[in-house]
Amino acid sequence: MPELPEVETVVRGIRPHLLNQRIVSALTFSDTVLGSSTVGGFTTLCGKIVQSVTRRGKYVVITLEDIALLVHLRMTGRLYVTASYTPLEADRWLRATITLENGQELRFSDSRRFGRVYLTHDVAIFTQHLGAEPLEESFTFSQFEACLAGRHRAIKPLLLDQSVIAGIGNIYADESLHHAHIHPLRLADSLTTPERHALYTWIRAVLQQGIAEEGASINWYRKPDGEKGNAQSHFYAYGRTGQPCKTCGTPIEKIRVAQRGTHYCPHCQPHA
DNA sequence: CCAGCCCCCTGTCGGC
DNA sequence: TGCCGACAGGGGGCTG
Repeated sequence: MPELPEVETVVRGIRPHLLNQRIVSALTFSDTVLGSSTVGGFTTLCGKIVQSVTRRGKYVVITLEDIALLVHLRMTGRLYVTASYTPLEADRWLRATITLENGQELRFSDSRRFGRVYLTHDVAIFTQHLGAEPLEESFTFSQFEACLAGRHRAIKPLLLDQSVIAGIGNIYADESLHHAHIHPLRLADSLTTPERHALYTWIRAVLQQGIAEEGASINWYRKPDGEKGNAQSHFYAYGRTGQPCKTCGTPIEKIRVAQRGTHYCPHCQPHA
């Protein structure tokens, strides 16, 4: 559920609380929360100062002096900052906590336990399996075309493949395909130039609007301040099964594509 | 290379 | 009302 816009909103929300702060304590409350490629123990973070808080794909990247903490929220993960005197029992899904010198704490909560925290000495190597950042200036139309070229594969699973483009999940894949009028099962290498251009434009547009609306709160996602995002109020396809297409009135249909619920308009997105 | 399936895990919801 | 199965979907792993 947390995709690029949600993760970006989390990063912007926690960044001002963390920058230049020294970590005085770091604890995990579950032996599965630490990712497998993690180096050293979580307490390695103690004494280090936060230098930057950024995002790469769906990862939150917190860089310290000689180590970085990466967090993947997966489905139900949440990151928020609270006073360290807030009882740990106040959060029944608390998985990890990092105490700062100023008495604030960064807490990681995750009801479904899919989320992970990772420590690495080299963020570039850790994230080398990730594809392009779709909102970067360097992600040009020709680079997008290169992502599709020769890929004899349905377009939606390709958009969900983090090694091709990093940050798109089920929601924004359905939304961008709907706006671009492309059926989710169309083969990537069969898209016409106008279709490729529309998809490129709409991927960036729906992600940017998602950030502007501070993410989509379908069920679990909350901003670090606990409030809901508003991106869901602008959806044309995702979660609108049976409701009229906002463009043509045809009921939105739901199918399964690559084991994912997939929403589309059979009139606006014909399967050529 | 790619599709399909399983697994991880738990809260929520619809049907009976 | 209460129980049960289906569903939600990001990512890794495996098979064919």
